[in-house]
Amino acid sequence: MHDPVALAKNSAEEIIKAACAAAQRKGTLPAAPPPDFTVEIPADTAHGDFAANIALVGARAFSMPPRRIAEAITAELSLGGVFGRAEIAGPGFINLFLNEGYYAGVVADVLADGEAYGRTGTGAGKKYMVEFVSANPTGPMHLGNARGGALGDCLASVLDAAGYDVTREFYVNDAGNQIEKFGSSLSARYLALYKDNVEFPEDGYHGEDIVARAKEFAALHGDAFVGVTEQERKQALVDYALPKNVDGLRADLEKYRIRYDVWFFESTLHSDGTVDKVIGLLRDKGHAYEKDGALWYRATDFGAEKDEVLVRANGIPTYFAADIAYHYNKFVTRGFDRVINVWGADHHGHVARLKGAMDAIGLDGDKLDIVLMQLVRLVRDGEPVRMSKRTGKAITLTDLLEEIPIDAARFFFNLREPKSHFDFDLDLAVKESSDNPVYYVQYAHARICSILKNLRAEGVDTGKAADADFSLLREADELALIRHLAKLPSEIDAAAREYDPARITRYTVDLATAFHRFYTSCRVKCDDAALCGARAGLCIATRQVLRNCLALLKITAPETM
RNA sequence: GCGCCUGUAGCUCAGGUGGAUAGAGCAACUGCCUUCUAAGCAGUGGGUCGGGGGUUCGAGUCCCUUCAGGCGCACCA
Repeated sequence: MHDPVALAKNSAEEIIKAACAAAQRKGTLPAAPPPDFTVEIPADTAHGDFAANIALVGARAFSMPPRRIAEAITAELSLGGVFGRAEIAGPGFINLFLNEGYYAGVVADVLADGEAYGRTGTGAGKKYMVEFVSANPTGPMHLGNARGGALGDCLASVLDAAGYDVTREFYVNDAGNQIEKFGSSLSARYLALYKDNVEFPEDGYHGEDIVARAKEFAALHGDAFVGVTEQERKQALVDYALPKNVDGLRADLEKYRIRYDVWFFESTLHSDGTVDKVIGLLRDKGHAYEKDGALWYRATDFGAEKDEVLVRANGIPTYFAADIAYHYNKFVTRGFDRVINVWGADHHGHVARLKGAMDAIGLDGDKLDIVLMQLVRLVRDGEPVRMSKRTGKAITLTDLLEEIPIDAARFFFNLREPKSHFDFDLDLAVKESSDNPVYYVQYAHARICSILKNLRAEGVDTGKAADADFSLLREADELALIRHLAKLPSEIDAAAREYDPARITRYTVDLATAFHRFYTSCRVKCDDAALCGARAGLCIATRQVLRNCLALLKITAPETM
């Protein structure tokens, strides 16, 4: 897989280093150890394609003014390869400019790699897990899950593209307190179908979905569970409703184009002894103690502000104990090299605790990364709308996806960094407006398809585009477009490194801009057959990159609009 | 009170490891369709990078401090 930017950048560093050494041999630079320097891509292309700051950072080491250092080094530069010329600019930057061969090579690389273009080997097959959404199976998903879903899914895609072996996982909280509440809520709704004045638990789930499940259950079993004990009734209701809810989550997420590799059930950690095992580990290592009838974990020894309960006085392990067990399972039982959890920012207090607990059981908390995602604030008519599962009035993920196109939802939720706060304007989201950036990107794709279709109608064999002479592409807008194509592999690496798949969304928008500019200033269908062929190849390469990006984001690439 | 996140154009946001004149989109205004999709392109206006110190050749970026907003600090998950 080609990465033109990385190759050129490495080449630039080597050329500069060699020139520096040559200048020192010649005596135009003092024989001091050369400084560490960087080669970067200037924001303004007038400053070259790559800029080296060696003369600036070397001022002290060489005891010379930056510009004179730059002159000494530039005099020894052996260009060639992908670089055409160099110049000294500003306070002493050495700017390098790429030559035609480089640009022609990029287009050829994209066409040669096809769907694989952009993929890198950075991850070297390391086993990574991305756990995301993991919504409680006690009710429908909310808008925060929509953001977490788009984020986690695309993060996994980006890591995969960067060469990691990625597993997408959903953690089903099918044990513990909220299942208790789920059961008592169902029970109350069920009894209310047959009796008056049934008291609804104060902390129960008030959603309509609970009522609906109770009715379904009643339709199957009638009043058979009215006379049994509360415990039996709850168990029967949960056994019925929980799998239904999990199936519902799965179906909703698939509609949102998310497929998990693993659905992991919390209950298995209790039944297979993993919870007991990690509690034992903490005990054996002296990190646990008893107080007030409960078993506590000495979290304060691992950077936390206060200790945490592992086993309640009633003998039931806490969610925290199960979570430690869950991560023990991820690292030890399944051997993941790194585990990434996408959490809502309201859980940030849990981050240090869990990482510390990894250290406490003898694992490495640094291998656990938490991507904190700010919660979505729902706004309608300029007023914040409270999202509460319990009131049953929240806008669910399903509601959202019925109102706005999946493409728009996935694009919108992946446009910003996870840590950015953002308001989801219902009025705007519900409106299928044409100024939505997703249409801008899709339009670029459809435009290319249309151009190619016209060329074929004129008898041009677009299948032979790879044979064209791409060195004919010399217009500024052509080169700008090619420069953009070249960046995809390094963008994918950056998105993977920073856990920020929104970079790809923004990259795709910028690519569409570069293409629209090219389209406006350069005609593909023109009298010069050779130029036409080269531009057709550029169009196909651009379409390929758009498709590769949209595939990562799981957004459709329409041929016509 | 303690902790985490955020603060960049009227609005929504970009600005890898400090770099050259701080950028897009939306909104406003002005141009461009007899030629490949105008869901497009070009241009104009718009800024104490929340405030104040500091570090250095150089700070939106790093450090300190302060203000504002969001979110946490359960034998809930």
